[in-house]
Amino acid sequence: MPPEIIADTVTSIDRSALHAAVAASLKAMIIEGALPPGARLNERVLCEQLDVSRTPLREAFKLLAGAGLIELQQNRGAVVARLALDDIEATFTVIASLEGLTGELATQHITEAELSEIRALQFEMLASHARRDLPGYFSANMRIHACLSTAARNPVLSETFERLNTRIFATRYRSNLTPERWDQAVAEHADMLKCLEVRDGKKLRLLLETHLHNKRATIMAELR
Amino acid sequence: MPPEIIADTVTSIDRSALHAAVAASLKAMIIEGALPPGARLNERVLCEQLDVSRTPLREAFKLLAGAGLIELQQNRGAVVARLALDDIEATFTVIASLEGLTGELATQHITEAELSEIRALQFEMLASHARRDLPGYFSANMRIHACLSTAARNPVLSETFERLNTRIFATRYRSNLTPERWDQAVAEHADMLKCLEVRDGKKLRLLLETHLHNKRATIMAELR
DNA sequence: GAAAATAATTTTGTATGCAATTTATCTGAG
DNA sequence: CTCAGATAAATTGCATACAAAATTATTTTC
Repeated sequence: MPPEIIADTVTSIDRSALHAAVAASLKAMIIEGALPPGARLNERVLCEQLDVSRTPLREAFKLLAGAGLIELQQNRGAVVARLALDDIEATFTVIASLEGLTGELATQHITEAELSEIRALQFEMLASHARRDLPGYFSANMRIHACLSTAARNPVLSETFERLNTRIFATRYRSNLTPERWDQAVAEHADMLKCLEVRDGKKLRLLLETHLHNKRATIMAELR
Repeated sequence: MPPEIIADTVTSIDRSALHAAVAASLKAMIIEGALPPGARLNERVLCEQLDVSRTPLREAFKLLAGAGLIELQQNRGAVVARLALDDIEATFTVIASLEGLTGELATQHITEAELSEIRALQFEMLASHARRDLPGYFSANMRIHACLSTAARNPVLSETFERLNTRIFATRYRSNLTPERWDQAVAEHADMLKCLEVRDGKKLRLLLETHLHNKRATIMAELR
């Protein structure tokens, strides 16, 4: 096997769908903060880094622009989307509503198996909380949402949520929590699970909306 | 002036932002039904029709794919997004929630001037209803939503709504209405305006959600 | 020395060519 | 006649080349 093949499998990316692979790479870089908001995306530099020509790179730019992750500027290239504080607040407002809807729909369609999985994740979350393990807590949180999203049986809702959540990912899952706010959030989660168990959709929706509004207030306070 | 210049100005499109112009053209064609759901987008054919090379056309494809209007298939080109009945129903469910949120937020921020404009549009709508002018009715309807959307002061919400509404545009605004359902819809609009005037956000949200759920039921019945 | 004008460089945007994959057509065995 | 396999055509994907615009560097002028 020639060396360049080995190198290629290491740097990965399937050469038969470069634009998609490049888009995925860029998305990861943006989410992880390697490409911070406002960063200019120089084609030549990124071409060298990712080892692709400009054509698939530019196509990837368009994919990300359509998804709202970057902004295209006429004859001036692309920059990572830069969210103003107001935009972040507005995004949380919409996400709160979508989460509420997700919860309400989930109570209507969730199976016992799915409910059990959420119970398990809830315990994982409690464990992370007890250990003051914030990343673990957020991870369990996200997986609980994923379960709810599946149980809601509405792919459009899931997709819409995903789109908005991606944009504020760094803000949402890299924020700090005061011990009080964290305790409160965990308590809110316990209430939510109860609502799910008794299939009280309206109340779960309200709880989730309130939960997210609290999260929004916490984050906005931190950012200001 | 050589003839080809004349022809170029007629078919228009600013040569300095071809990918965006092409994306706009394709979007219009999709919304207007010239490119129906499921239609394959042949690059060579579209290049000739739009008089551009493949590079900006393919970049436009990616923009539309990111927006969810078309689907890209590995080595098999692109097709206009094909919504299954379930997807349409799911989309209406999300739109209902977003409309509800829009109404609730609008009651909090709307100015007297904006309220007056909505009153005027409401009368336009009544006029179209009296004349049995369905396109006029839908047009007034859309403009009322646009006003509400502005009044809600949440660009992320507006954008999210726009994105989903574009996808089901043809379905939503080319549906028939029974006289009874039409009368009912007009009555519902009267109630909504009242809620706006007295700034009853919770009730407006409920009304809008119910209104859209009725619309969903009407359309799904028609499609089945 | 600072501001304006001009030139050089860089960067972006589009067109075209080639390779790879898919699709359509043809051929022959059963 | 049908269908599997082979071959040809068409289509897609990527790389490169050229053109236009923007940015930077340099020179000129006051």
